[in-house]
Amino acid sequence: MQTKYEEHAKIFKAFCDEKRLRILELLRSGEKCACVLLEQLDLGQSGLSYHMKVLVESGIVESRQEGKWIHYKISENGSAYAAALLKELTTPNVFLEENTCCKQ
Amino acid sequence: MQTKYEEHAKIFKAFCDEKRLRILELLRSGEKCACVLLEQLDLGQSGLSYHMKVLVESGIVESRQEGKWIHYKISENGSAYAAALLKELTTPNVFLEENTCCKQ
DNA sequence: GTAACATATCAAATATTTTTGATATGAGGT
DNA sequence: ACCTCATATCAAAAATATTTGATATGTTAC
Repeated sequence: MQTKYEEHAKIFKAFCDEKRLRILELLRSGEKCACVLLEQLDLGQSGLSYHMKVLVESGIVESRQEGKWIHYKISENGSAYAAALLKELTTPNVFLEENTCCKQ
Repeated sequence: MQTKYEEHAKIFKAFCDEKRLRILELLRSGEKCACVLLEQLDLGQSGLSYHMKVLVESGIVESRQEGKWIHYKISENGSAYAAALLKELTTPNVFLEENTCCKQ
């Protein structure tokens, strides 16, 4: 049972880590197999698995298995959802609150 | 000296933590003084200071001092920049790479 | 069936982040 | 000047995330 905050935080975990940003950059040029990512990143096998799990759970990355190989790509839907969410989280509400603090 | 990855990660640190998302939600209804945030969140004074620092450094939140009080608000510019960056990070490149791995 | 390979999972070690309470610093009033 | 208040900073403790190497699991070939 997750709160909406936990769910939202999970989405942005894709972007708030240097290594995961590097992975995303590699995936921008198209779907890639884990074995390729492993060569091009300064990560061990289990390290890559760990980060890929975070990325897939965030919804920003999708995976598909082909035999022994796992291919990863950026998810269009997941990315669009994250973009919309970021917009929402930073957009002012209509309701205006009165400042009732900070009296001198 | 920060890499672009470290800089980008810093921006999204605003969104990948539950407490910071709660703060952002409070700021959506307009600029707020730290003393108000302190009442409405389950955080101690130094805890709030810590998280506000992360938010301000991310560029998503701006602060201004008025006497003894600090007011925080969501930054329109910082937010727009983050939105654009997220779009960029998840948008496929034109260049298409050939898959040369995973031979049977 | 066995063996090789790809990758997930595990648990412990390590690194980083967050929390906590004390203290420092600055603004304002007298 | 002293005092109060608001909030940043500090350092250590606590919590969490990440890394690491070993192991498990699934796919494929023979």
